[in-house]
Formats: sequence, structure tokens, C-alpha cells
Amino acid sequence: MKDVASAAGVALKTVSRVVNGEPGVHPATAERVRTAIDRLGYSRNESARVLRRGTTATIGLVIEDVADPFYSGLSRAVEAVVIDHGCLLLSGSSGEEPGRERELVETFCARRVDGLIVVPAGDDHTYLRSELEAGTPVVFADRPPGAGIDVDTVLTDNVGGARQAVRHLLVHGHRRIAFLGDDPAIFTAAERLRGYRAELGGLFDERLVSMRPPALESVRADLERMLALDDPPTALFTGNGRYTVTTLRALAGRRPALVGFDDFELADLLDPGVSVVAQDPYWMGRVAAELLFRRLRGDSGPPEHIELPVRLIARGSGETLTG
Amino acid sequence: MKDVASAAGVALKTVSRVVNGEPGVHPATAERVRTAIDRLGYSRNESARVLRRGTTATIGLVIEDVADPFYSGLSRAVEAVVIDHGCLLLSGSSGEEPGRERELVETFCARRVDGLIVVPAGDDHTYLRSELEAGTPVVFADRPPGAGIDVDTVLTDNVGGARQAVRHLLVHGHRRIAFLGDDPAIFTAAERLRGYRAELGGLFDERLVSMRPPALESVRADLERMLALDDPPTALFTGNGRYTVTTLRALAGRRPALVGFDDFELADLLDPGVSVVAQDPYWMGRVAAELLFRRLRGDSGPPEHIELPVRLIARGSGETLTG
DNA sequence: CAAGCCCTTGACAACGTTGTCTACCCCTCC
DNA sequence: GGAGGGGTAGACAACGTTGTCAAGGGCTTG
Repeated sequence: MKDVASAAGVALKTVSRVVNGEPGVHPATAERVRTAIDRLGYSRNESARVLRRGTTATIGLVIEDVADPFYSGLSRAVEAVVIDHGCLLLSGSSGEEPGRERELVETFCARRVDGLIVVPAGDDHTYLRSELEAGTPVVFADRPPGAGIDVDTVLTDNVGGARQAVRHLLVHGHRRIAFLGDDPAIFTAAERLRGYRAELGGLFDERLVSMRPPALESVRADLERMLALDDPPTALFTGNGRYTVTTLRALAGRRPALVGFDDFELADLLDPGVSVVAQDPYWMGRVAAELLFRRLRGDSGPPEHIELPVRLIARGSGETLTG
Repeated sequence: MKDVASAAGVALKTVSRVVNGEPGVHPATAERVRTAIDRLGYSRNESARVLRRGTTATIGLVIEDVADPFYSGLSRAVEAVVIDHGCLLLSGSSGEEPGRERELVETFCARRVDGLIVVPAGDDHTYLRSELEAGTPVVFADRPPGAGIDVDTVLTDNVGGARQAVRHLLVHGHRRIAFLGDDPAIFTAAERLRGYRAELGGLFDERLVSMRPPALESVRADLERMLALDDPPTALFTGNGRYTVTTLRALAGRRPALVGFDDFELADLLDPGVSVVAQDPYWMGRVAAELLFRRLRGDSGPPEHIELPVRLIARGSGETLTG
């Protein structure tokens, strides 16, 4: 900028004014400055600007894994809202590791993001306290913060969704309904198990529950074990999109009734189409981001806890009594 | 930091030393400083640091759309490499708009990223010239830069992949092979068309080519038109993952032979399994990122043009002569 | 005991920007 | 003609950090 100023024969401040479109610069001068800028290929140093102004126009997003369609959908929605507000998005994947989640949050804070959207991997967020006290708004998405922290949260109606899935299977005559889901240490998995159990009531049988990481081999083993029971399941409820796909693969052609949590591309093209209770990741991203920007605009009401509904999409796999 | 210094009763510089783990600080002093840091919840202001040091430990990534599995896979790979090098990744989606691509690149440059990985949307990259001259390394991935710019590039062997797909169908007896792909203004689409045409030779028939955005309705219309010909296609070659899925949907149960460019989740679970020539987005991301870091370490050889091979995966859909 | 060295610490400037305050010119109006 | 006002322009400090240089104290060594 100094170079531009001397090239255009004006003071530093005048260049600054031109760059920022501030009024009070003679058109001819402004033109001269712009020419110098183009000629020198100058671009404003954003770090210096941030340092001086104290605001970064940047939002941080911590998700679990960009390559998971649920989170990449959420990511895209957040990015769209962030751009609409003229801001930049910083994002990173925690890979379900609490340490990495914290690292990312701290990196983002060191870069002085104006706000944060976090899909937590861990369940201790006391490390966020000083940042929250400093006034940085934080919105938790998909999973709530750990004990002792109360901030804006956007969740899916996991319990209701699971109940809806199970009820759908019950209505179609199934009595032996298995649940295959993620480690119950993960909030959404635990909630869905809770809904499953509540809806099943007396029909609940813990031998029909398998909860561990969605590796093909382990899912297959659990499935074989269940199907070998005297009273095997006639229907399956899978706890998330990855689980549904892994289960389909493990079934290798066998087709007990199936309802999955999360919609996924091609669910309609399989035979039979896979019935699901669908979340809308794009919507969740939008809601979380809009809420964050409302906070940034100064809304300082009590923390909001939003719960998004799910939608059951029947495609065939949950409507048969074949088991 | 000033507050920390006075709280700990030391000079600014001593705090700086502790924060950066520099040697030459008495352990007891360091401990006192650390206590003060914890108590005040201090975190270093990265902008000031960048301003002073001139290096940001940040890489910028411009892709087409985070929510596309190909790009989210690439994204994840780049992120992994970037983290291994202790850097932060800035990423954004261009949405196939040249203007947005440029905006993103310029935003990243204003934030003084140390390097850039770009999946270009436009075909004029002269705007990058001053940045390149300033010494910022740039790697193009998936698509090459526009005329007049010669930088590191990591592409897929699009022509070879398309030939391989077509050859596979020819070997299985097909003579009427249609191509459904994206707008040929998109580099990869044009290249794949070129490979398709080259491999078909005299069998090429322009009535069997459809190239436009992958909207269900237009794909369906083109497909119906082709299938209504006197000598309709008995096999289809689809130009990318989104196209393959859209085509499957438009086919609505009819199953001419099909080979798609790009692998996709569940391709193996459809009936018949969908044969594809598979790219590896994760690998492309790694290669591009490693190349970028080699440049950052000072490698200043001539621009490299890497072409990654594809792999044909036969799953059944391309091995039948049913049309 | 003095010279010299290492260990620890601090003072200060500089990075590139912008907010504040002031200076100047030209015009209008009394 | 002088006072006042709007339109332009610049000087300067400050943002929070780190690199450079120098100072002080305790130790070793001749």
C-alpha cells in the first residue's frame, strides 16, 4: 500500500480510502490510485486489517468429516449463508476425535473468527468458556455441548425420528425389530437407541441391539448372530446413513424389512427402495448459520435449543413382511 | 499478551517466548507465565503474528462443490496433508462460476495463504499472474489452467479412461454406444468426449451424444430420443458420477449396458452392479497437496503436469449384451 | 581477583492497516 | 472582503506480535 501511495503520489490514507470505497476522495485521484493498484498488482493485507479493526468477517465450522454426505451437505449450507453475509468460512474435520475438535476450535479462535458452528466430537466443552465470555457466539449443531455449557443448539429430533421408524415397522406387522447403530457414546446414536427402545416397549430385546463402529465385518458378524436366533429379527432399524449402507452390504442380498435413519443418494434406486427417516442436513446448516448471524447482529436472548423434525420416506423396504 | 505480561510481572517479550516455546526462559518464569495465560484465558492473536512474520501457515483450496462426493473426497485428502504439515486449510466452493472462483482466490490471497490448490471453474487465469510472480505456489487439480498460464497440474487421464470404458463395451459386443456427459465447456467433459470418439472411430454417431447439465428431465428426454431411433444404443457411457446416477434414474428400470466415469458409493449394491472407470479423488488430493508442499519447501523446477490413471471396475452393468 | 562467558530478561522497532484529528483550498454568503 | 462551510488530503498513533539488540547477574577460568 505504501508503494501504491508513492506510485500514485498520494498519502497512505488516501489509498486506504480508495481501497475501502470511502467517500471524500476526488474521482481523478481515485482513478490514479486504482491505476497504480492494478499496475502493481496490489492486494490488501487482510491480516493487518483484522489487527487494526478487530473483526475478521470469518466464521469457523467444525464438523466430523467433510467426506460424509451429511456433513458436506451441512457444510455447503453454512457456506452459502456465510457468503451471503459477506464472510469467509473456515472449516475443519474433527474425525470424531475430541482432541482434534478442540485443536480446531482453538486454531479458529486464535484467528479471531467472529463466530463458531461446532459439531462436537467430545463431551467436555469447558475449554470454550473463556471464548464464550469474551463474547464469541457459538452454535452447536447435530449434537449438544457437554455438561456445564449452555449455548444455542440445533439438533434433529432423534428420539422422535427413531420412534417414527420403529412405529412404521410395527404398523407393518413386525414384532422382532433389530437396531444397528453407532457407539452409544455418540449422542445421536444414544438418542436413537432411546427412541427405539421407548417405541418398542415390552418388545425390546437387547439381543437385537448392536452398537459399534460401522465396519463391514463387525456389522456382518452381529447380523449373522441375530439372524441365527430362534426368533430372529424380521426387520432392521439402522442408526445412520453409513450404517444403513454397511448393513445392506452385509446382508448380501437377503432382504429383511429395513428402515434407516438418514436419507442417502440412490436409496430410491435400490430394489426395494430403502425406506428412511430423513434429516435435512442442508436445512440444519442453514438454521445453525442463521442463528449464529442473528447473534452476531446483537440478539442476546437466552440460548435457543432448536429441534428439527424428520420425515419418513417409505420406499418399499420397510413395508414388507418378508423376514 | 500485554495483560499476561503484567499479570506475570514480566516483559512482553518473555511471554512471547513462552508462547512460542523459545529457549532461554527460566522454567520458574515460564511456569508463572503459563499460569497467567490460563487464568486470563489468553490466546495468541494469529493476525498480528502473521503480520509480523509474513507467513500464515495456511493453504487455500477452491473446489467446485463441497457436497459433490468427488470434491469432498479430494477436500478431505488435501486437509489431511495440510494438517500433517501443521497448516490450516481455507476452502470454498465456486459452484462452477468463474467469477466466484476468482473471488475466492482473491480472498485467499488477501489473507496471504502460503499456497493454493484450485479446481478452476473458468478458463481465464491471467488474474493469477501477479500472485504467481509474487512467488505463491499454485497447483491446479482436476482441470488445467486457461491459456497463457503454466503451473503445476494434476489431472486424471480422462481420454484414456473414456477409451477404456468404450473399449470395454466394444469388447462385449456393443456397436451402438451412446455418450451422456456434461457441457463440453467443462474440460473433463470435453476430454472424455474426445476419448469416446477416438475409441469408437467409424462407429461414432453424433445422434448418440448428449452433453448438457445433468438435470433429470433433460437427460430423460435425450435418452428417450436415442432409444426411439431405428438403431438405438445398446450401451451407454456416462461422463461423470452425477451423470451416471441421473441416467440410472431416467432409465427407470430399463437396463441397457452401462459404464460410468467415476465410482460412487452403492454402485456395487445396485442390480446389476454398475461398472465404472474409477478415479481416486483422495489420491488426487494427496498428490496435489504433496506437490504444493514440495514447492513450498523450495522446489523450483519447471511446472509439473501429472496425469493420474483410472481403473476399470466391472460389476455387471457393462458386461451384458441386453440392449 | 579480574576477565569472559552463558543464562535470562527486557526495550524497542517494525509488520500493514485504519480511525482520528488537523490542514488546506475553494466556494458561498453576509 | 471576511467569516464560515464543505470537499480533499495527509500526519500520526495504534492494533498485537516478534526479531534484534543490549543489559544485568552469576558462573567459570586463568
